[in-house]
Amino acid sequence: MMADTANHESASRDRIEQTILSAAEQVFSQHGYRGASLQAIADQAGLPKANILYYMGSKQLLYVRLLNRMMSRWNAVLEDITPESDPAKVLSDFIRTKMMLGQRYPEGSKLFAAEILAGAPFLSNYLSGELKEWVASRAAIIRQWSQQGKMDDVDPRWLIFLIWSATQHYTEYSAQVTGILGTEALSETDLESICQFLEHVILKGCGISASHLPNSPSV
Amino acid sequence: MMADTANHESASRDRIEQTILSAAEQVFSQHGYRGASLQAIADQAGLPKANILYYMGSKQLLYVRLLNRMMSRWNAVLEDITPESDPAKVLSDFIRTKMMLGQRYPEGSKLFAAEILAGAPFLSNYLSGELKEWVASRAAIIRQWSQQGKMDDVDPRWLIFLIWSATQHYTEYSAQVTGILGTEALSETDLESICQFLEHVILKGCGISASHLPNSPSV
DNA sequence: AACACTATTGACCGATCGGTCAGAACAATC
DNA sequence: GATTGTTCTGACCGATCGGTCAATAGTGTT
Repeated sequence: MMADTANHESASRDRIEQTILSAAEQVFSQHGYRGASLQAIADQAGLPKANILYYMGSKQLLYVRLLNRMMSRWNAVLEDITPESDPAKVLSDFIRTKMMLGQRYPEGSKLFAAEILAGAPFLSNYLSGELKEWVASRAAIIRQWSQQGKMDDVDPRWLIFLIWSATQHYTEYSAQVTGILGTEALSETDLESICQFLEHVILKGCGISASHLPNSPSV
Repeated sequence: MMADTANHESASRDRIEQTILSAAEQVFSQHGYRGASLQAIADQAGLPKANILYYMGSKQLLYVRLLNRMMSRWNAVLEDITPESDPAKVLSDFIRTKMMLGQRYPEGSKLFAAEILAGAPFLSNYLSGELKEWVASRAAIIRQWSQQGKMDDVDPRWLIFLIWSATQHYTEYSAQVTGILGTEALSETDLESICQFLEHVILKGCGISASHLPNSPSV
């Protein structure tokens, strides 16, 4: 045994697991749970199939582990939002954070999308539990903003869905977007252009005047 | 043989084919091309597996036939749009038409989404050909609207993607939406509410003054 | 060197995959 | 009723599926 007494994970084991998770994320995100095969994941990871099962136990365990990993990345989004917050800043941050997450973890985002398309067999509890509460609490705050006259009286749930869909589109439909634009991938310039477009349309569309505050180094 | 001389399709044959196509659309839309099995399609259709292949030839032929059928339904969208058109009316129609298509053909929409997620192996030609031209021509007209001062100077491509994503979200992520809302399915009231929200935000966000024309009794 | 434990993997399992095929069942024409 | 062509389907094929296992190789401790 190696000296890693506190944790049961050795450095080498951890490295291999990351290799497998990364390979599995690619395959699952393209073909969904059923469409992905352990052999394809093994090939992608450059390991024999039996080795995948040795480290991950089963196809299902590997899959839910990927889902959990992806969802933990979203926890920070819209975390500190209060009725006193500036809607312009919060929504603008929301848009940029979501867009960044999609660009940073494209396979994870697609994995999530495929899971939802399949009817969310592994995530139904999460959707109708944690995430539902998350949306409800944020919606309540946004509703207060409307009552305070900070923005138009729009349904906050539709607003949240709008931002989700608009930002996710560019990662999950990347094949469509790049096919139509005729480029291999979105450039940094494109991404910034898209962010500004979304900020412009959504903020203005919700009747939120652009924040005049000196955009202090937020965060 | 029946009397259907002009066409090689008998009424009975056509009925069975529709049954199969409908069953296949459900299975493919949930699990993607690889994840769907002919046995599952056969069970869904209530027919023996060999019968599916008798009518459809192969899994791949069945799949591309479904893709083509779905895409033909989109042909009417934004068909007659000119530089003289009223942006408010055109975009409003666009939103409602897209939303209606998603509601009318939810499985077909999900099928398309799964195909894109997989990297569009069967649709890359369509995306970088037909659809690319479609977007380019519409974008050119929208750009003219901006130059005429009818609306803000936004990138028309991002606008088109925004409307696509926002409307498709409610069909392709229906599992997420209903899970969060806590309902079984979206009601007519919800749908109308969403349409109005999208019209409000997108038109206003693009600086399009609401059409004062007598809003003829659509719907 | 002996021992204990982990890591690795080829071989194999029953089940299911997409697809073929021969022949039964059916229908229409003469 | 015999003939012809279409429809239908159980049985079967090789390949691949997720998963098991025993044998082997490697590593750390004593």
